[in-house]
This record gives sequence, structure tokens and C-alpha cells, in this order.
Amino acid sequence: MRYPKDQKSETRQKILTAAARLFRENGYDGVGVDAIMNEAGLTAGGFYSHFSSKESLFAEAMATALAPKTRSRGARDSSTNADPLSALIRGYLSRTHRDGVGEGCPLPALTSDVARKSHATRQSYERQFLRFLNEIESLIPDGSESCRERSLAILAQCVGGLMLARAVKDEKLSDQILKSCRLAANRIRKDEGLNE
Amino acid sequence: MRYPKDQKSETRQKILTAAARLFRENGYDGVGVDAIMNEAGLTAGGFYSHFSSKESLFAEAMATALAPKTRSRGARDSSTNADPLSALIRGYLSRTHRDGVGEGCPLPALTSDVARKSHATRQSYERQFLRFLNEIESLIPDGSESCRERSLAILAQCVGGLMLARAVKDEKLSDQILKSCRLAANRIRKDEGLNE
DNA sequence: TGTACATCAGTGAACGCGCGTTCACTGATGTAC
DNA sequence: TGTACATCAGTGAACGCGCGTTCACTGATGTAC
Repeated sequence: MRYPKDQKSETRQKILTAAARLFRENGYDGVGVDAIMNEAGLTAGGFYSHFSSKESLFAEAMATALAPKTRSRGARDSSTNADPLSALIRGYLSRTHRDGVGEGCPLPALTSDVARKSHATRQSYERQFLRFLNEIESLIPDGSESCRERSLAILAQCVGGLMLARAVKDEKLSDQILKSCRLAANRIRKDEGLNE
Repeated sequence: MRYPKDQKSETRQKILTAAARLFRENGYDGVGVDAIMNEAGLTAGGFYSHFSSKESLFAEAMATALAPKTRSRGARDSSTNADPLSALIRGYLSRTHRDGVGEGCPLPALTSDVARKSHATRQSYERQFLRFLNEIESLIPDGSESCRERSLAILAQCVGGLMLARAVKDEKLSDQILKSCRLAANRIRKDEGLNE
């Protein structure tokens, strides 16, 4: 059957959304093309009229997961605390974000997968990485010393902390990890510079 | 043929060593039992007289990689700096450690794999994680405030930083990540407490 | 001391299964006349 | 306006391959006598 115009791009988007969630939850090797297509309400065979390979879908799905809808990466609360970077840190290193792998930031979930993939995939990853990094940097008051260094340290603190909090099964310990990393990341945020 | 006594445990050790390296380099799904056995100088069939499954080998190999020989986890230099925790941080977040995945700390390389494995595997991981955490904590001067919090934050900073430094292909950026995380981790080490 | 036998670490072929990918086909819609 | 045809998103079966695991077998060494 021939489908209404725009249906193809909608389908493509559905596949991307399904893939972005399933990859985050199960890793690259943990989901098959079949499962992704089923999740999108389709059958496996149609996949290759939208994407050239599983890996290229993976690269696009990573970008989808990291890029747009400001909601992602751990619900940012609009609570009392006025500082937007502090709010981002609190949202990122929250229980909600920890328990919502499928909707969360792809960096803790997929970075080690990416590191073993092709040049093109890694390049795409790096673009998204830099975009996120710049977002953090833009939230540090202008003119502060060593903005870039502090952004990198905060990002690594967040990514490492969330990944470890997810891997550990003792919930007390997991909560401790989140809390310690929140404190440390905020310390970096507030300090004027990192140099001793 | 029947082999000299002690040969079996030596073989077992060879398999573990090979697995520990190959898993770190390629991830759980990136190496087969076949490749591991070949690396150990054996054929695939013999595997199951040493281990009950690939996953149980994985759990033991993680422990092997994280546990003993004080050399691991990024060569600790015995350089000018006297403080042992500072030396650990410098070694961990070094180019050498970044470029030597196969001999380095398994946490940045294998944590996301572990998070998707069975209860037993995760439990084994958690024991090793705590052991490493205690090692860091023991290097913080006694009586300092919030030792545990600071150890956790330092560990997450190290693990996250190394993982990101490896994933990024721009070497300048990768070096920047290492340096920023070194500074941040040392800042946490030196500060008396994390609470504001 | 010498001989026959039991052991069992390791071999290598085979198995079954799942996965990424391909392909001939379908059939509702858009288009040409 | 109506009819015949072309299109092409999606189907579903099939393919080839690699992987984890199994198993009958091998043969050098240890042990019993």
C-alpha cells in the first residue's frame, strides 16, 4: 500500500524514538533490529528503507536522545533554587534520572558502546557531547576563571556518578553516590577556579 | 593426555588473564569464548571444564582486573608528590591509563555491561567496587569530615573522566578532560568537607 | 621395577539459536490520461 | 469524473554467519598391582 505523504518521516521518527529508549536500556548489543521495529509497531524487514544499518541508527538514536527536548537528561526541577546549573546537576544526579535509563541522558548508558564503534559513529557522538558541554558552560557565569575546565569536570562527575549509581544494586549506596556527586559537582560550580 | 598437577589452575589463571584484558578492550559482547581461549593458547571446547558459563567468567575476570596486583588501575607513579591519593588520581587520570584499556581499571570499561547482567554478577562487581572505594577512603587522612562522601565523589570523577576521555577521539579534548578531572578530584581530596 | 589400567585436561567438530541483512512480494494511494 | 497504471512503505520468509554450549574422543601421566 502507498501511504499518505509525511507518513514516512513520521515512521522514521517512531523508529528513532523506540531505538533511543531501547538502546539506552539494553545497550547496543542488547537490542535487535527486530525488537526496535516491533516497538515502533512495524516488522523487521522495513527497517532498511529508513536506515542503512543498525549502527547508523545507533548514531542517530544517540543524537536524538541527547539533543533536543529540554526535558531530557533528568527532569530539571523548577524548584526554589534559582541557579540553573545547580538545578541541572540536581536533576541529573536524581533518583528519577537514575531509575529512568530509557528516558535519560545517553552518556552514562552508551558511552562505552560508542567507544568501540566506527569513526563516523564516534564523530556523531562527539558532536553531541560538545553540545551538551557547551550547554553546561553557558550556565556558568561569564568571566569566571576556567569555565571550560569546570564544565568538563562537572560533566564527568555527573556521568560517572549516574553510571555508578545505576550499576550498584544496594540502594543506600546508590543514593550515597548521587548525593556525594551532587555536592562535589556543586562545589566545582561555585568555586572560582580549579587551579591550586 | 593427563597433565602435571597444578597445570589446571595455571590454565585457569591464563584464561582469566586473557579474559580480563579482552573484556576490557572489547566489552562483554565484543569477545567470544573462542577468542578468549585462543588468547590463552587453547581451543574453545575446553572452556567449560574451567568455568560454568561465559558470564561467570566475566564476573571473575572483572574481579581479577580490579582486585590485586597493586600495579593496576593506571600505573601509580612514585614521583615527587608525596600524597598517595594524589598519586593515585594522577595515575588514574593519566594518558597511560587512558591508552591502556586492556590493563587498566575495569570500572570505566565494563560498568555499563555489568549493569545489565545477572544478580550474581552485579553482586561480585559491587564487592570489588567497595574494595576499591575503601582503598581510596583509606588514603584520606583519618578524622577528616565526610571521608566516605569524598571518596565516592573522587571515584566517580575518575571513572567518568577516564571513560569520557577514552570515548572522545579529539586528543586535545581528551587531554583536557583528564586534566580538568585531575584538578577537580584533587580539589575534593584537599577540601575538608563537601557540605556547604 | 615393570606393566595394565584409570583419569581427566584439552581437542575439534557439531548443535541450535538469534541476529543483521536481503528480497520477492503486497496493496493502498497518487498520478496520467 | 472515471479508469489504468506506477509507486513505494511495509511485509514476512529466508539467508548466512557467529556465537555459546555440548559431546565423543584423545593420549600423557599417575596409580594399582
